[in-house]
Amino acid sequence: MGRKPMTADQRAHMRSRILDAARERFLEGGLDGLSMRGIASKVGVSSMTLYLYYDSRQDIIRHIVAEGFALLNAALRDATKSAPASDRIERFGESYIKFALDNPRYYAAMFQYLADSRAQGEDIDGMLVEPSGEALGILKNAVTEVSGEPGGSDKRAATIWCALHGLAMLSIGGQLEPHSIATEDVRSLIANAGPWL
Amino acid sequence: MGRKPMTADQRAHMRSRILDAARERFLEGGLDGLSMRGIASKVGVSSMTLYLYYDSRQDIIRHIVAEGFALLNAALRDATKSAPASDRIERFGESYIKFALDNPRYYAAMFQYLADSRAQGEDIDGMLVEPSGEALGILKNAVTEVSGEPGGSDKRAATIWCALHGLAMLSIGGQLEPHSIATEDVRSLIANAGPWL
DNA sequence: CGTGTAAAGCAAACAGTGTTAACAAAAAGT
DNA sequence: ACTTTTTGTTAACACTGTTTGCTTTACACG
Repeated sequence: MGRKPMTADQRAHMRSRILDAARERFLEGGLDGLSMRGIASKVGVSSMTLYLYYDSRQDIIRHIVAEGFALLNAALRDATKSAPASDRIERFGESYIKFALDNPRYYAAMFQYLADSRAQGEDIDGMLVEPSGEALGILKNAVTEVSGEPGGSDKRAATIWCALHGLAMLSIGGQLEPHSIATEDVRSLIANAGPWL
Repeated sequence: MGRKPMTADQRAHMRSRILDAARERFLEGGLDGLSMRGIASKVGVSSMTLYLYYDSRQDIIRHIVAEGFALLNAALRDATKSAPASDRIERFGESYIKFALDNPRYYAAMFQYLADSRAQGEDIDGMLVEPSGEALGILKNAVTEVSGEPGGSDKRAATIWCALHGLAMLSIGGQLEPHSIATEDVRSLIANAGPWL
């Protein structure tokens, strides 16, 4: 007895409509400009309806962040899979920087979310633990393939990641000289990054 | 005619009392936990009184960020001034990472403020343009002294800064393996960082 | 064919935010 | 004593995320 719940498809459709609206607002105004009432008005429903499909604003942000990691990982996989092993690290670096510069809002939100979660004592989000580790995994594989022995790969991969992340963040923040980053710059970075972890 | 304004000292004293309270709340809860009413209650005054001494919440945050840059710059100057030229870059790197790990709230807020300002179209804050550039200036000097010719120093300094910033941010965010960063790790980073900008 | 029941959606309200506007108190000069 | 200017406050506005309670809808069963 009682009203039949929506089908899984109906529910999934509404969830994606909400996430689409949220993404749109997010890409325009960043996380700060992402309000429940703003999302709801774009979907054309009441703000409380959002809570029937997502737990909270933080939950919506989590899905956007996960989407960002998925996009980054897809780009990295695509850039490295069809390349000779010797070029794979450089392709990774170029693709990584390109994603950060093409999607600054995504990139900033992804790492700000992880940092904030950690700052508030929560351990890393279960939904994100795998996506956030995949990029580094791809890099580790590339490093292992080119260096041969799998021993010191982790340290070298972490080193390269640090340099790429710093370059990405400082570029997004406008702290670096406004010379656009060229392909060979990233190549030189990869060539000179040494393991230290 | 009319009531005499406060002396400059009285006014400066109240401003520093407010900034002290703001810093205390900031170090406990980060920028998110920094509210005007919270600051006011810690000072023992109405929240509107804060607006007699600071333009807005953003203005208070700006002063805290400037304070963070001042602390970082002081640490970097202190670490490099009394060192032989050959060690100056490494001392810089160690001191930079130590500051970021000892003051994660400060470090994160400093660069988040710069990135957010830029994301909202405002050019860089006049009050911060000098402090935020000083650290890089110190590094450039150190690089110039050790390399001799002042030509390629800027590129190498920018490279080192990227690597240090990435290491700092990923460490703060908990994305790196929980091995604490050792002195020789930073040393190795410096030794291997090549110019690419 | 009603009728009870459970789900979907929403308006109102709550507690919080930064900030504006209007007002009270206090201290100086005429 | 009165006026004027500065300091501080209280009340209010326009937001925010979220909780509570209500209304509507649609199914299932007697």
